[in-house]
Amino acid sequence: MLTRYNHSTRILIALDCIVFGFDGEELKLLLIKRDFEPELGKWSLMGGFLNEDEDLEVAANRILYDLTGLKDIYFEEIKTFGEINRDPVERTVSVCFFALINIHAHSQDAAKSQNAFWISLKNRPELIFDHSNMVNLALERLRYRAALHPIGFELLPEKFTIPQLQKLYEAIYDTPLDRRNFSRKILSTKLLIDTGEKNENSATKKAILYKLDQEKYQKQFNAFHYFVSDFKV
Amino acid sequence: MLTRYNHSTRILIALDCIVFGFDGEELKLLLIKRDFEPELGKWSLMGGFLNEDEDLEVAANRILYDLTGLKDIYFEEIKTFGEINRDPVERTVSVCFFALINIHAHSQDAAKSQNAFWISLKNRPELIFDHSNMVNLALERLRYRAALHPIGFELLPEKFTIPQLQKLYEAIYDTPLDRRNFSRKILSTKLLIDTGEKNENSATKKAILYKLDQEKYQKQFNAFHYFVSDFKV
DNA sequence: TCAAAACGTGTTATTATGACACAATTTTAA
DNA sequence: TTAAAATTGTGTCATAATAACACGTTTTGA
Repeated sequence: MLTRYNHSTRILIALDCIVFGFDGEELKLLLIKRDFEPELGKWSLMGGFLNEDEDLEVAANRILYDLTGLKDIYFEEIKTFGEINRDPVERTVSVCFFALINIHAHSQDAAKSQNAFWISLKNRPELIFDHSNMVNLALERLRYRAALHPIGFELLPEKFTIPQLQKLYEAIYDTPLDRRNFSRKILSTKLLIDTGEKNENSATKKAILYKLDQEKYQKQFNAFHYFVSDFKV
Repeated sequence: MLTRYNHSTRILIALDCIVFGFDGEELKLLLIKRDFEPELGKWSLMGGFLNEDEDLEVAANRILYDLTGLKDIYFEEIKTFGEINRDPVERTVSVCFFALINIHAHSQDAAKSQNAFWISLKNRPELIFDHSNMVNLALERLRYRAALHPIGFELLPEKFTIPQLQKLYEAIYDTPLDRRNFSRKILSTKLLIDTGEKNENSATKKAILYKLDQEKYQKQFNAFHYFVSDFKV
């Protein structure tokens, strides 16, 4: 009986993660200012290696936890990058995924310990290796998914207003949306529950604070219909 | 300067491929009746290991070529499976993807050399390891993609009729579609070119043979709008 | 030649969408 | 105290997309 495959090539497996956040105005990325080799001093995604005794999914959660101090974060695998020379140090195959978090809920200490900073998506610096390609692909995937599934909520606090949600979608798609049509479409999904409260931070008319109907959210998640209308890709 | 990472765990990387075909009536999978260890005699997906000097994408093409004799096949990565014990022989991380081919265009010799057979998707046998999970995920992804992108054509011969295309979509979604609405929707995409020929195999009224407008297909591919209406997921 | 099967096209009611207008709320400055 | 400015909530209307449905045509073979 075999105990090992007769194949010579065992390869390092990395995980790289694109963490999206939303500050109310624009999309942001949680990026690492590297204080370690290789490429010390440059910007990169948060990443890590897959350990011998660790499931791939567990590793993804570990890496996200080390970066944010959060558990049960929403994330999706995007693609596995496996070009021979993508990492100049040594051949490394990287499983890439994106995560969505509430920008105000994560641990400052965790971010500090990784030397991580929120950087505007639009003004992001060059990243090491193929990490810029990963970010581009992640944004594409986020747009694709958010058009059909209500994942945008993952980027917002528990209570939010419809105008805030609209600003988020405008940031994701980098395009203005009609306020009235957007509101109608969102409310027609019946995913929002009126909390009875209003946004006291507003300097003008205070908008209604909603929360997500978690039960419906789970149920409807895979029943994809255009979640955002009034928008052409 | 580093020449290698200081991390101990290098792991075998496999690729596993779900090959879909369509025989005019139902979806089929090209599966391997294993005449090699491990799990000799059982059914599995076609797979292989990633070589040291090989890009991941090149490896996927190699594996598909060995199985079908075809190059430039349509395929999409689905997910990377990385549970510790998914392969009982040795820890193996598997990059999983699905491919769509014209069931009549592939090499019989290539299939024979791999001991591969077309098996009805609906009546598929149990597969080794986590391969059944892979197939389930592939079908889900195929449905997701085919609802928004005209990838169904990849499963048909160069010239095909609208009723044939409809049968394909009915097979993918396992649901009947209205003939008149389907035809209207498909023709409204302007992706089909009337070849002037008719399907001579028919025992009744001969349907018009169309071919795909390749240029428009490439252009419109990422402009996702519901390609199949009259259908709820 | 006529019945049966499958194909092509058309109609209509309903719903969804995009474009647009107006009234209500809240703060601030006159 | 009040008016202006900013923002929010809701409504209307014309057009497009969709689902449900009907009819005539082509082809084979009994």
